[in-house]
Amino acid sequence: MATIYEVAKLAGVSPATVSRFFNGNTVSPEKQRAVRDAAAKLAFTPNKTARRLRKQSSEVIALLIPDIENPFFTALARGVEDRAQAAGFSIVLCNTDDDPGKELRYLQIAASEQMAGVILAPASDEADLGAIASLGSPVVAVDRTTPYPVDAVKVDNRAAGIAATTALFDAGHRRIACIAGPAGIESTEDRFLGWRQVMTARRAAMPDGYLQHANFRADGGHAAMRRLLAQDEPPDAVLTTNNLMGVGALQAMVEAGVDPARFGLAVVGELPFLFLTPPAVVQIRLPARHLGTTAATMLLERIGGDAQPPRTIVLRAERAS
Amino acid sequence: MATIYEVAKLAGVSPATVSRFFNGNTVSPEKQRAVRDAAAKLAFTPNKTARRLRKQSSEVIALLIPDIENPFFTALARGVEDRAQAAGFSIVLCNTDDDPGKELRYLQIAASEQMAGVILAPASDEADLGAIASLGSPVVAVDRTTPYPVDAVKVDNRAAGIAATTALFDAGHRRIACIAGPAGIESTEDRFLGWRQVMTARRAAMPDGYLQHANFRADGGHAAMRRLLAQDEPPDAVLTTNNLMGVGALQAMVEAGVDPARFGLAVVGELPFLFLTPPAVVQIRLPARHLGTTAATMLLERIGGDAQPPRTIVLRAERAS
DNA sequence: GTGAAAGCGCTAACAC
DNA sequence: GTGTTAGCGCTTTCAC
Repeated sequence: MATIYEVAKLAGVSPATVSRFFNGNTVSPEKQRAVRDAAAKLAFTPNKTARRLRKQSSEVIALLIPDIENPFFTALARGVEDRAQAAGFSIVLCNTDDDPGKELRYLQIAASEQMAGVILAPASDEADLGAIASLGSPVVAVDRTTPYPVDAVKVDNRAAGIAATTALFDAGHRRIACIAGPAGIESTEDRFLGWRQVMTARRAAMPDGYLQHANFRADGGHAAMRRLLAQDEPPDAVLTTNNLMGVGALQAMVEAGVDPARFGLAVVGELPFLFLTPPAVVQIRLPARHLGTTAATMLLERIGGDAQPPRTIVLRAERAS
Repeated sequence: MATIYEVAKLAGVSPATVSRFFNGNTVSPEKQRAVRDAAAKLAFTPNKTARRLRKQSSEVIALLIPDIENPFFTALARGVEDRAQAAGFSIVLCNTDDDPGKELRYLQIAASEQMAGVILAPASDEADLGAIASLGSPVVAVDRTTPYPVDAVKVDNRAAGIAATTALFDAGHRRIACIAGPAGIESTEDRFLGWRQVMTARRAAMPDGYLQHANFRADGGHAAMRRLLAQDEPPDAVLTTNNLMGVGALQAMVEAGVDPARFGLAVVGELPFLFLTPPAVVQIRLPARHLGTTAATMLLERIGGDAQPPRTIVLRAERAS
């Protein structure tokens, strides 16, 4: 790896001029040519590590998501990537597994690597965003908000829960159960609250067993659905507060010989790759990619020096089917 | 961000001692305590950028995959991550979109960021792996091999293609079409060759139209399937050389009112999340995660100094259903 | 076992 | 417009 000094010597200029050239600063045309030629001859690439050490910042954004195998988050990541790429930033994807420990470690890495900023779908409220924010690195929370005063982009989750539940009511169902995510995670908690709100307003029965907590993945939804079907008075419809739990629930229904067209199923999110989804399944489409582009845009503004008070942007979900 | 000097001053030792402490070198017990206390008081985290500049290497591995939204590659990424994490390495995920330009850019970034190594699912043969390899960064190709002499991990793709095609024959089909990926991509090309080998051996008819090239995603498989069904003498079964094209093909079949249980479908890979998959669909399971762990293991060995000639490891696929 | 000091490759005053 | 120079924070000889 050639250095700026070797290029300078070959071009007959000072290292500073080489640096200026590569940073787009004013350099006389002749020297420009000399530097360009010398750099090409030596296959010179500026050393980002040195530059970062010197400038105390980089053009890399860390994106922390809880599950890289969930299409919702990969779509979100695509959104972030598109936007960041266009602005000349690279993104580093970190998989937190919804584990506060992993999340914390990645946050520390982001700080000690002088990343330009962090976009985080928080695994918990424990993440000490204050620490990294006070270091000067902007942070944007996405999908879920945090107690810290940082920018956030989220979906109107309660409205999504309401829309999903209402659709089941409109289809004639009354004994509607809810498979919710782990307690304490804002996004799905709000969707669950939407369910409860509709159920209460319509004076529908909500036996204890009709609320099932499950992990966020298909196996969680599957197990929860089995528990529901095994009850003395099983529900006649179910709402899952995320996509993957919906996949699991549907699988459990099919296994149990329950017809998805008669037994109601509503999902907040989209059943991934499920082109065979019975048309009766209600899906509330979440703007995953848009969440990502919006978060990236906000972060880039902050990186650019924007210092207004933290904002929270709320995107709307829409009925997909 | 506190520095090593501040810690040293507070602890009453030299910066070198602080450095030694954090690198696990021998430091007397008293000084150990002094340093630990001082570091804690100042919330000191070693600056990785400075360390990297000095050591000319880092504990970060770049993983370049063509499509972050394809479950095959995310599973592979999980495998890499698990293995790398256990060894104390972080991984940086880069989405090449099967675009040689993007791939090249990421490769350059990996070099100029002094990453410890690169695991790459090559988008094309154009990637100049020689350049980065000659820089001393080890490279492992995964899923697809390259013309460069680097380590590689792949699947026995031809065997997978043979197994899939044979299964369709055994189910009684004879007019078997093939939806292959873009020409020039080794992995799916070999699967296609497996198909042709079986078809030839069994003296089955292979009209030109029975080989369809498509992009790697569901929309590609969907369009190809429509073309097949529109033919004068349509096939009675089809093989897709990857998972997502299988999803698209299945969708097209359902839309056209073709019963997947009668019309044969075989997929090299797994139909993601498709619990409703008709049992008649043949799936050849690919060891995606294992591909990742194996690649990571090889890379870590290289990083550790292993200098044996490049190896290629071939993993077996297995019939899943 | 410990400290002093050089230097990794770059950028940004500062002087000209 | 251009060169000189100091230093970003760390690791690592080299003495002691």
